[in-house]
This record gives sequence, structure tokens and C-alpha cells, in this order.
Amino acid sequence: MQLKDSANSRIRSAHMDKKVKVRFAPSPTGDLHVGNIRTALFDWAYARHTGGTFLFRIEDTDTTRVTDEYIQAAIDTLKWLGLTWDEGPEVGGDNGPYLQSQRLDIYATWAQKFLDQKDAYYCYCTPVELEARREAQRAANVAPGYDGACRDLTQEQISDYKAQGRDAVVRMRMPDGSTTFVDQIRGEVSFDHKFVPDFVLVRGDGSPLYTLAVAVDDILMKVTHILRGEDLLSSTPRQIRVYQAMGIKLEDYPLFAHLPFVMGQDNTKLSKRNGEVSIAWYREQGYLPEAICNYLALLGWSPGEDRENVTMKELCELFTVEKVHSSPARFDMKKLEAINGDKIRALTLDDFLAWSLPFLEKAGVITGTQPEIDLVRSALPIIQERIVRLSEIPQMLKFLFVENFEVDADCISKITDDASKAVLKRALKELEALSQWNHDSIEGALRSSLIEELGLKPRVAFGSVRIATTGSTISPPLFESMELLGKEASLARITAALAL
RNA sequence: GGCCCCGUCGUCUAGCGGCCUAGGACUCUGGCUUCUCAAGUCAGCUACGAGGGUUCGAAUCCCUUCGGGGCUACCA
Repeated sequence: MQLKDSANSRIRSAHMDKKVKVRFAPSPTGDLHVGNIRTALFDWAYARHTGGTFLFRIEDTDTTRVTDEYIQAAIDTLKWLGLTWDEGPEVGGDNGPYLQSQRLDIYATWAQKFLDQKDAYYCYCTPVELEARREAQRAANVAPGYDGACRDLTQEQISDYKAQGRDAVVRMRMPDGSTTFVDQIRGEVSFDHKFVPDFVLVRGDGSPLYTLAVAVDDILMKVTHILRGEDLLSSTPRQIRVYQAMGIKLEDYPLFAHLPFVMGQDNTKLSKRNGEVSIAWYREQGYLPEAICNYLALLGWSPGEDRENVTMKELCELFTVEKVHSSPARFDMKKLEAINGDKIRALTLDDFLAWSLPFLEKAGVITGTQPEIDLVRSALPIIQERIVRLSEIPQMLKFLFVENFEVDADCISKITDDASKAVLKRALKELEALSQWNHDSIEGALRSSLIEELGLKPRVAFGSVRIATTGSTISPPLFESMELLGKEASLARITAALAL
């Protein structure tokens, strides 16, 4: 099967008249991770860029590893990220069902057809036998793979195996020759069939494998572009083999584009060992969907023109497969944080409030009453440029809500010396006299008394007041914080500090 | 081992034969600003894996080599 440039251009031109349909087809054997999401994002962006269809399909043919919880989690994660699909679970479509476990009869029909056509055959080798032969191949330094033992079984041999009660798998016959296809990112890629052994389509128990289901579904669901991880690159010849057996015309083959990996810090495939990979974790940590998508989009792709910050809308406008490159990228948490900080700063007050409340409630800082929400709302502007993750909000605003206020243990010694006591005493006196309580009046009073009259350095003078009122050396701007805290509480805290 | 993919600052990238004494961003370092922390701003550090070609000219094209990764399942 040669699928060289001329064929590629035939497929491409055939596709020009067709509406683009891109699919994201994860196998939910765990929470969706960073790599899955980058793939989903590119799939989605390309579909949106071309005005095509984004199809979401669940590949749950491995029933021992896929669970309903993971399937639901995958659906939720995509929704949370805003990667909405046009065909798939929950929304339906003309090519469903979209769970492979609900399409078993379809795969069985095709497998039978391949058997009838002699494209596939029953293989009675047991896993133990296969493993032993592979071991021997390795020892003999021969490419391991199925040796074709059951390719041309006689009736006798078959009855013999059946009599032994052996299960048979359905195996695809790989003809001699090679498969060449044009990857839209990597260019022409070629595999000699010597290194693509006959592969299993249907298990001994009659259930289909990925190799069968993925190819059948992409064709039946009329997928035009397959953008997926590069780990699937070497399985492409098998997929193309199934298209052939299905009798699909060359121009109806989907176009392949294998995306580069997202690697961990230690330059191995991202896993739990070398960083947080579950999107659920990022959600809990207070990363915004738009920040995650923006950052992930930069892994293997670039908007160009020295630009990095893009909205989801801009991503859709700018994204093309041609600009994706072929080399793997390393995941960098620091940069994600920087982008998350940018996105948080760009939030409107209403949006920021909406994102903040769940974190404050979960941390037990507020219960959700209207007065609390009002206070949060007025406090958010002074912390907006000080956080990179939403999960930092409770810590920053806690001082406004705690009932039994206490100064951080490691800060107490910094305000118990004589000099600090003098500062606090004077501050208390000045503040008590204030008739107006806002950050201007507070600042005016403290500046004229502590800085001008006592001649103290601002950082020294305000530092003591900061610790006394907010409990820490690090806080939002002091005068605004005191305004939000209120006169009564501010004075009470300074008084309490003097008693330490 | 075999097959396949990949190789520009520490990291993500721009670059697609002359605009490159290689640009941007993150990180790091130093300065400014400053009530702390941030934010903002200025500056600095640091890269075309190596070796051969092709060419008047190469980060850009070719070859070799080295390095990294993936696959090699009745996983996907």
C-alpha cells in the first residue's frame, strides 16, 4: 500500500470539499491528564478553526481498565475546560452511539466480513505459547512479533484445536510490502510490514480491540482528521490495513497528524512520578480553564508574532495543524503559574468573585452569607494582582473573617519589643481619634504621626501595624486592609497586640 | 536488539538560504518603584548537540554520528 505525496494530495483535495470532522477519543483508564487534554484542545481548536465538527468518543473496549467513574470524569473535565463537542456522549449525533462498548455488534459484523474475505483468520495460539515464542525471537535477535503460525491452518488442525477447547482470536493478515502515509505534521512516514506483524482484532472472548474499533469508528463516524498522540504513530499502518479490508476508497481515509508528547521535568513521558498530571488536581489548585488551555496550547504550537497570551477565541482563529511541530515539549509548572496569574488579573470583578467563593467556602473562611460575599467583593481588588492560584485566596483574606484572631506564631516576637510597642501605642492613639475610616484617612494619620513626627522608616512603622492587624508580615496593602477590617476590629487587634 | 519519531537559551518557542553579532516568554540575577508581598518597569545571564558536505552565503538543504523518546500486548 503506497500512500505517497500524490495520494496524500488526492486525500487532501478530497477533504477540501468535505466538512472537517475531528475526534477526541480517549480511553478513560484514569483521570484525563495533561497530555490527553492538550490533544483534546488541539482537536477542538482545529474543529472550531475550520468551522467543522468536534466529535467526542469513548474508547472503552478495555473493560478491565475503563470504569464508569473515569468516563464521567472525562466528560466533566472537557465541559469544565469549555471544550464542547458537537457529537458524542450526552449530546448525541447521527453516528452514535459514542461509547464503543455500545457498538459491539458493529465490530463483530466487520470482523466476520474480514474473516469471510480472508483478510483475517482465526488464531488458536495461547498467550503462554505466544510469549514463549516471543522470548525465543528476542533470544535469537529477531524482531519479535506474531510468526503467522495460524495463518493457513488446515481443517484438521482447526478441529484439533477446537477439540482441545482453545479459544480463538481473530487476527488480521498483514500482506507483504509496506505502508506509507503522509503525516500532516511529520511528512511521509513508512513502515515495512516485516515490522508490522499480524495483529489481533478480536479477543478470545469475542470482544473487540482498539485496533479494530478505532478504525471502524473513524470511518463510520466520517472522521476526516485524526490528531492524536505520537505514541499511536506506529499503530497507523494497522489502522490503514483495516480501512483497506473495509473497502474504503483512498480519498475517504482520514488524514493523520501525530502530536508531539508532553514530557515531564525529567524528560520522560509525563506521569504521576514527575509532576501532577491529573486535570482534577489543577482545578482544585485554582487554575483557570483558560490558563490551562492557553499554556497547553503553547506546548507544540505557537501563535507566532512573539505572542503567547491568547483567549480561547483567538486560539480557535489562529490554530492550524501545519503550525504544530514535531518535537516534544516539557511541561513547566512555573510558566503555567505565570499565565494563570495573568488570566486571574484579567478577570472582571464579577467573574473573579464567582471563581473565588467556592475556594473560600471550601476552606471554611466564609459560609456564604450575603454580608460575607459583599466583603469578599470589596476585598478582591486588592489581592487580584497578588495571587497566581485561586487556592491562595483563603489565606490572603482569612484575616478579615476569623473570629478568634491571632498573630502568626513566628511574627509575635517582631512586635513585642519596646520600639514596636511604642509604634503601636502611638498608632492606636491616632486611629482612635479618626472620625472618617477609610484608607486615605488611615494613611494620613499614620504617616503624619509615625513617619513624620516619630521619624520612623515606613517599612518599620507600617510593618508593626501590619502584623498587629493582619497577623502576618505579608498582607494586602495595609491601609486598604484596615479599612475593610473596620475601625473597631482594627483597634481591638492593636490593643490585643500591645498586651502580647 | 529491531522499527519509527525527534534535536534553537535551564524551559516553551520565533526562525522555513542572506533581515540572525539568533527575537519573544517563563525561570534566575541585579536595578528602579514601593507600607510588606505582589504587580509594573529596566538591564543582565544563557542556545542553533557534534562532524562532514551543498552554496558566494546555512540555525535553515543533504549525509553521518551522538543524544532523547515512542512502539515492539488477546493496553490504548
